[in-house]
Amino acid sequence: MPRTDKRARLVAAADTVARGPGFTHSSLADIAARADVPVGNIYYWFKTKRELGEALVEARATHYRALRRQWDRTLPPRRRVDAFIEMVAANRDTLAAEGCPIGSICTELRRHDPALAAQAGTMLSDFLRWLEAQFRAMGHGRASPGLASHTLSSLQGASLLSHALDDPAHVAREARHLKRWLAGLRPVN
Amino acid sequence: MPRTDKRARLVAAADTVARGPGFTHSSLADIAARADVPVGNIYYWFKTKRELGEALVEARATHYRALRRQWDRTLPPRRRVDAFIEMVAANRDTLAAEGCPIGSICTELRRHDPALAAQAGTMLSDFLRWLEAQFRAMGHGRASPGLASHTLSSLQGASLLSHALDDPAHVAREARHLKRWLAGLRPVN
DNA sequence: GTCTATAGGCAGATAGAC
DNA sequence: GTCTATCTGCCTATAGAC
Repeated sequence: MPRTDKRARLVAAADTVARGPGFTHSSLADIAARADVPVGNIYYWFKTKRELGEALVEARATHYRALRRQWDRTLPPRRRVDAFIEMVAANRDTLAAEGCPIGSICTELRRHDPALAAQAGTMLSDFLRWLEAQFRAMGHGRASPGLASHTLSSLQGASLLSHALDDPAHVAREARHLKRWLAGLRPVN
Repeated sequence: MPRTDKRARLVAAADTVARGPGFTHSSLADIAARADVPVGNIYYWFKTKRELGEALVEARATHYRALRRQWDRTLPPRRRVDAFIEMVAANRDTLAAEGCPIGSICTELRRHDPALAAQAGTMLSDFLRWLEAQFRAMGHGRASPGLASHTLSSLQGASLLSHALDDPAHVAREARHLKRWLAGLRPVN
């Protein structure tokens, strides 16, 4: 176990630049400066820039796992999906300014480092599986994968539109649309 | 007017690399090699790499304008929206492999060159305005902007999921979902 | 564990012959 | 108009003192 918090500061700085210019587009000098760590010292904690990227993706994945676990502990299935949609809606200004921290990094890494992109992709597939479980618990049976995919697609697409056009309205509108759609859904059983 | 097709070959090569590793991540050497043009000669046709990027965005925008115009000439409003959705569905394998040529470049440029990203953003807002016009023609009145935003969000989100997870099924599923939704829509008048 | 200095490579861009 | 050669600067990564 490290006695300093430098590793954590580096990961946090990598997370910050990934929300701004992007991880791939940022230099280790940028990240080191933001973490207040000399550039060369990064290599004591991470063998390569790629390893720092892995730590960043892992940190984000852990964050979202914790979020879902909290919803699972405190809310019934239907309200869990609502909570997810409401979180996205509440973040609309940040989403417009920086894009979705999940979708953006997946898109960014996909072309540059497929293996790391696959790791980042688990953030999406974890959310898909979790949404599917909620829809199953709500009684939607085999329709659940489609409902989960639609929910996540809409929110990812709205984030992309809001980010690209610098207009939070798309996220707000799509969240409203999705909640109305959810309210009107009839379970099969 | 240039007497050679080198400019066009350079733009085409830029378009190709933008679908692969991304425009920003590709070097002028890559693009020049692909266009079979010596690197230094790029600067006779374009003052900077950025100017080549502008030409690439303009070429794509022109392509999609021509597509919409053809649909406008040959189909009634309802079928135009169908044609758009069907085009996306038909391209699902390419979308999974390369991502959406519109959404990806907007996301890529947003952080790196906001001014150029705004230019790329017109590809999205042009599609939004066009979809809105079709919904208005179908009698949806003031609901039209929301319907247009939902249609484009869903497809962009599905493309993102398919690309990130390397699985065309998300685009296929979302296109089906969207066509069923469209068929069930009741115009206000 | 921490830091400085620097190697080695590649990027975008330019100069100037033809 | 075309092409080669090259400049300058930044990037990742390493060597090695402390």
